[in-house]
Amino acid sequence: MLSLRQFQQFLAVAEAMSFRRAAERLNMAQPPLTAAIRLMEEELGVKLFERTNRIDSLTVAGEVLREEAQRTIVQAERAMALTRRAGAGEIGSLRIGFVASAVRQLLPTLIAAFRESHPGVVLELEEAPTARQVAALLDDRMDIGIAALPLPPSAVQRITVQTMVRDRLVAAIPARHKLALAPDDPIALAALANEPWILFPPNEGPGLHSTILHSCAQAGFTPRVAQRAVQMETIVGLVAAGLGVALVPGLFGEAGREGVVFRDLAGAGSPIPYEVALAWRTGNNRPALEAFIRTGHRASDKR
Amino acid sequence: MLSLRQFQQFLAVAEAMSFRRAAERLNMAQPPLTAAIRLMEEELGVKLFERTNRIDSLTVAGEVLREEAQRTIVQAERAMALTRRAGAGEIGSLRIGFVASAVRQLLPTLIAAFRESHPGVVLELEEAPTARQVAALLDDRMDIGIAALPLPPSAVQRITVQTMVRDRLVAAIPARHKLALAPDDPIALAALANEPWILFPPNEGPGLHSTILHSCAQAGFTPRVAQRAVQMETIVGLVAAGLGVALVPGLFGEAGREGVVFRDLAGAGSPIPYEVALAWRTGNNRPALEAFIRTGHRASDKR
DNA sequence: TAAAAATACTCCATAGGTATTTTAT
DNA sequence: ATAAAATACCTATGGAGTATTTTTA
Repeated sequence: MLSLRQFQQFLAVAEAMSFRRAAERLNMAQPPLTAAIRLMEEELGVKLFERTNRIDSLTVAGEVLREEAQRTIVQAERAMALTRRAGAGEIGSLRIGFVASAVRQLLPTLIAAFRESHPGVVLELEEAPTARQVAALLDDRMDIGIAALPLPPSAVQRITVQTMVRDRLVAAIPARHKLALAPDDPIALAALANEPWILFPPNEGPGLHSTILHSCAQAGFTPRVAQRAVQMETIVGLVAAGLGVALVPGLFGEAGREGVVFRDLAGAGSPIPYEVALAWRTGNNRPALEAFIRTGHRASDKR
Repeated sequence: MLSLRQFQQFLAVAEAMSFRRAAERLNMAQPPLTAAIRLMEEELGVKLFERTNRIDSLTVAGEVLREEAQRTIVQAERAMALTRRAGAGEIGSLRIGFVASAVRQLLPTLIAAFRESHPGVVLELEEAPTARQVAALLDDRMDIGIAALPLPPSAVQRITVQTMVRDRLVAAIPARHKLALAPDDPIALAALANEPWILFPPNEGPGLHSTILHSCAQAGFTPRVAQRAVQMETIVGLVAAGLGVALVPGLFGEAGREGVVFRDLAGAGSPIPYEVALAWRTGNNRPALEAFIRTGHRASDKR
């Protein structure tokens, strides 16, 4: 098999139509270039140049090789360039999971920043609660999650996290409810003890779920769950409809919502932190993943 | 610059997923092979394999290189083979891609006409769906495609087309299905609304795929895709097996097929055109290509 | 006769080999 | 305990250099 070097040498000679000038361009001496071409002609069993004293012209076979050698070099360079870019995370794909509460602010910010620096990476986005993200990360059906902390203890060893948003939970109360009268004052968690609660099922966010129960216990009660719902939007909607009270991330409260009053928590069991973090399988070193994490770093430094 | 030998060595390792076995296949010892791969990784600045004690898997960059290295080797071998042939009196070559639906009629007609006028040109034929043809045309791995229109908008600027066949899609229905009772009458597209569909993946023929979805929307429904398949033959086979209905080019219907009934489409959203065209990279002026296009012109004038 | 290519040799860089150690299963 | 990859060291092929001759415009 000919070598890429030989292809390049041949192209240089065919270009310059002179061994001497081609050798100059290749930064080598003329005799070994002559020898290299002679070797090519022997290996191919074909004359490439019509020569007299100097090069007269390309043979027909030479014309063909000129075209094909050029393509070969281009393809080899493409192979190297694409491999390097893949290694730098510039091309490829990334499967991203995210909790609903990230959809307004964090997710678009991250996506925009990442697209800017890595336009060649295809992003596959999927909304999923924390528990499903963890499962997907562990069996490599997802590269990175935007999840609510804390993660379930069983996952902590195998998942690495990087906190992006530190928020706290606030009480969501129907606007017509008596507890909604002083919307700007904090409310004691214990004041919600006898209200019907709207809560997500434990398996949808095990860590946060047990954090909430724990805080309520500190405030001296166990919440009475009147209704279960998964999506934050749904939960707030149910609060607006007057079905009960709920705890939601503070960012949700800031957005405001017809029919719902949001009050900060105070007293025993408060504050209840709500953190959203990037999460990935420990040891997963896909280049595009690492680039995304770096983007996350920069984004969280900036704020 | 990497050498072809290194590309081959990498491919052998990626194939065998073992340095030892790859070394055997390459007729060399394992340590120098390990060294050669390490050198590649250094030169590219990229990890190609995830290793433990043995090779664990290809990295993302490794996957990319596997594809591109293969293409590089193929192109290098082509270069040598074509040069040898040219030396032996062959004139030129043409790399032709074609969609499956061209295989019965259009392709043989074109080939025969072209061979008659250009017996010395070596034709390399490869069946490929439209999307792959476009990609191959753009990176000069193919000279001419016989593809299904429309091309994806991203390609329209850089690919020139010349329509050869204007056909329309017909419904393919399992022979035992109740909709197969009146095989000679047209059927409303809307009648297929509740059937399971067999469709090719969007990325295999983006233009035609979106045309189909658009027509279904006009007929007032979104097809429920029960099964994805790429080749037309496969799709018709699945229809024969009763897995669902499909739309196929009318020419396929004329050929007939055990277990399948073909019915023309009528009503809203119909007819759905199916055009097959020659396609080549705009500005590619290889002599053999231009000759082939002229042959195509004559063939389409004649009909 | 003057240029460019070909021939004759010398050298060394590196691809590949052998022997051995390390490591993960 | 075993088998595979990594490390260390050695060898030699062949790609490239220098000096020189041959060739024909």
